[in-house]
Amino acid sequence: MLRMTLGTRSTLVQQVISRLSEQIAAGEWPVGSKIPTEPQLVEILGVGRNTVREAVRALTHAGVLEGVQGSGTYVRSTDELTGVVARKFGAADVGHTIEVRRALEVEAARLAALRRTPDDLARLDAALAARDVAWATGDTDVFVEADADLHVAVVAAAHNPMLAELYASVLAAIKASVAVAVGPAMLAGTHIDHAQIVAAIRDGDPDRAAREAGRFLEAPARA
Amino acid sequence: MLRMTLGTRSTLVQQVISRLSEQIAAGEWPVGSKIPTEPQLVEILGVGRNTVREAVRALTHAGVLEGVQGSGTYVRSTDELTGVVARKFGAADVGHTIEVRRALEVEAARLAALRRTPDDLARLDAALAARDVAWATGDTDVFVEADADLHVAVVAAAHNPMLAELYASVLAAIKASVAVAVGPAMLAGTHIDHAQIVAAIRDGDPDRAAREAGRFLEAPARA
DNA sequence: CACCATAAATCGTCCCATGATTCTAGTCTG
DNA sequence: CAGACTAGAATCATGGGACGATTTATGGTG
Repeated sequence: MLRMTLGTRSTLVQQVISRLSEQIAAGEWPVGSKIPTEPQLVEILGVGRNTVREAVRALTHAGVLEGVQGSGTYVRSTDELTGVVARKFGAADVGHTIEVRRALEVEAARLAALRRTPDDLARLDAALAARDVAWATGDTDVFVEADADLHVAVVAAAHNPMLAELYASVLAAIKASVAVAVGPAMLAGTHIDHAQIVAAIRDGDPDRAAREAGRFLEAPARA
Repeated sequence: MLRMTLGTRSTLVQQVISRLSEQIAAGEWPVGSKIPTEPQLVEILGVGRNTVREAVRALTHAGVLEGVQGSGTYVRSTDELTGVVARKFGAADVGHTIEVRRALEVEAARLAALRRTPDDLARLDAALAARDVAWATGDTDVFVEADADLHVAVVAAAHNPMLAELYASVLAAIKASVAVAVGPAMLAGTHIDHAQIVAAIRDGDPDRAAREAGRFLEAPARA
């Protein structure tokens, strides 16, 4: 009796978790919105309140949902990776996290040079221009945001959803960790270089794109 | 009343999750072992059964625990990253996952060249020798295992715990996905090259180490 | 209109009961 | 005595009800 795990997703709670996850992934419950109350979910799903609560609790721990006593349960994120990465990397050395980011971004730049479409190039040019404008304003918060947008655009041009999600999660963890400190540190002489990585991606030169991407984040230290 | 989140970890369930996670992380409940029964946890932790169940369910969804009806609850993994990555990457294109692995491994090789200790080099030599022995046996399963050990040793020499954990999780996801197919594909002419990456790490040449590491996984395709 | 007290809504915790599944121990049979 | 079968215990899965804590809505009062 080997009983495949297809017919019955084994436990009821797992089925409820799947249904809730689908609703969230499909965008029917957007980030920040309030999901139905527990009694409503009990009626909608046709299961007991304990089952609903265990499913909601599982997604809460995963960083997807967030319960507020007296108010309701809200959608916090669409994917579980961000929450787990934040917990893992939040308690760790920021330098190590930045090295992980560097790893992902360098490979993403290489892939982007091979796979970028005309649309990708248009988005990269737009992000680059927006970054220049943000630079001119002198507002570090605005600039950091625009800078992040450009980096995300580079990773998106790699056309690898897994890589993009991981990168976004790591970037979020870094933002949460240092927030302010990262801004000034990157404002030094890194302004001009960013045009060159876009150029390398446009030229379809993976090695040069990877080299340029690696230059953004200071060369790793020996310790 | 801004009520910092330190004094009370907000909800009871979260506190229970933390305590269970600590027990597991500390190795007091090893992987594969059975944790106390629900009534026992109720008494040990001094909380209600629903609270225990919600905490256990959260860790079950995270891939840390696994409940077996009629038998008990068992430890499945020590970290939550593996489970989440497996769920995310398991449903995705294996090629994309391999690209993520490549990203992590290339940067790890670069860092290893900068930070490797004598102990690291000893372990790398041992893993390289073990891989040669496994190659000689002709048993693909044994060889794939020894090959993975060498790659893990390279990543470990980078001395970046976050990078190492992520790499291990991605590697596990790849193993679970393809299992057999990966073996034959890598057996071609990649046998000799592995000595060169260890040599590059020993010489402390980060660029060469990165280049050699990138060579293991076939150059990414345009599509 | 502003402020405050009360009530309602909602999640958090606890307890009890029952079903489904697995493990254990004893018993029976050959 | 060995093996298999059965009855019971142990354990997790699910459902239901109750009460507390917190937030939100409501309405009254100056």
